[in-house]
Amino acid sequence: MSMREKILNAAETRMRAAGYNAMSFRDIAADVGVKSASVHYHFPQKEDLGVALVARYSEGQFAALANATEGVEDRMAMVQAMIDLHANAFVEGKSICLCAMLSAESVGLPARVTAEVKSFFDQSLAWLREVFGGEPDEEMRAEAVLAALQGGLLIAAVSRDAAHFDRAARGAAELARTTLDRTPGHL
Amino acid sequence: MSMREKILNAAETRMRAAGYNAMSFRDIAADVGVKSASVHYHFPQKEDLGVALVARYSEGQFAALANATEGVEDRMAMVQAMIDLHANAFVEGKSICLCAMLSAESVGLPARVTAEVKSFFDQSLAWLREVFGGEPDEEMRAEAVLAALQGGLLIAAVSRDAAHFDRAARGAAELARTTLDRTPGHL
DNA sequence: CCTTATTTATCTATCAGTAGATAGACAAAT
DNA sequence: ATTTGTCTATCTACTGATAGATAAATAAGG
Repeated sequence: MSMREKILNAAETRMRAAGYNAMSFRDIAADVGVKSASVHYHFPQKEDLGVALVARYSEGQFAALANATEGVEDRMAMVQAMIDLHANAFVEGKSICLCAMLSAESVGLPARVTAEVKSFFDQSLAWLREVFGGEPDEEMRAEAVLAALQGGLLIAAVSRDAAHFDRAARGAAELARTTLDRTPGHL
Repeated sequence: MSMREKILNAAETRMRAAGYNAMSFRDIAADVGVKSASVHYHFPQKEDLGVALVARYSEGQFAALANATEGVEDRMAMVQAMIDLHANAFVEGKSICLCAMLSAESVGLPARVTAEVKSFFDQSLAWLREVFGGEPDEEMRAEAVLAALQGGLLIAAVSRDAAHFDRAARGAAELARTTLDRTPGHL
């Protein structure tokens, strides 16, 4: 694994646990076994590291989503894939979605980082809207499902209890189900 | 207004905008026109300020909720009061719920602060569960509604667009409505 | 093949700025 | 006389960032 990847891995762990401001070049350097100046060599500014990290995270999430829904026709199964992706965020990293973390801090974050985070949510919403059939009225259901998953992660994180996420996710799934039962579905 | 209140007001604004770590005694001191040592006089440790702030915030929110639902019988109107409370958080402070912010940062926060935040969510969930009738099966709907509101605030904040929250809130309201239509209701 | 030049990746050392926190002086109010 | 509230001054620790040295790898030219 390249040093760049090692740095990004360490940065993701720290950033998802404690946030952008609580993550320092020295911490990351210690994690991967180099000096902070070496981290600056790969990512001149902290902003560069932030942008690269969100970009990699976003690509990874949508790649995983595409992989999990390949050949899947059932729309409810597709929603469940999105739910599982978020559930995985909690059990794997024992923490919230990177983009939820950065959204909370978004005031005071470099503009390029904020833009990347916003793009992640835009893509997530677009994906859900398409599953829901694309009718304008379904927009609010896509938004509520995504918000419930992100909010569920947040409450689970502070409660140190994944059951909070599971309940929020089941509620979101129910909202999706009533939506999908009602609409024709063009997939 | 007492200096203590002034400090708490400034701290709330800064903390909700940028988070616990990005808020400093010097910033708050400058906001209220004193020196940082004077802030330490009222709140010896940063942790003390954090705990007091969340406690005051929590009391204020539930007082507002009680006030808005006084004499209200319709359960859907009660849910709407909870929604409005969260909507207000965005338009007033142009930012997310204080407890959502602190949840994100919860790893690395003083334990007393985390406990106070957790308590806020526990109370919010208890309040929603009671509106939903208290059946164990309704637990997930209470959780989904709260999570959707918190997550909606988060996405609206990073997008700088309250419409994201409004859509999530309407989706949450729909989930609540289907729930309340189905259950008997003992209020 | 050998030598020279360049690039890559790391180091040490340091900078100015800011963090939370404390000690002690001072004035005003009780 | 004591308490309350604020000040100045200072401490240690840590932040992001930069400069300059160094070693190893790679490329170029003869």
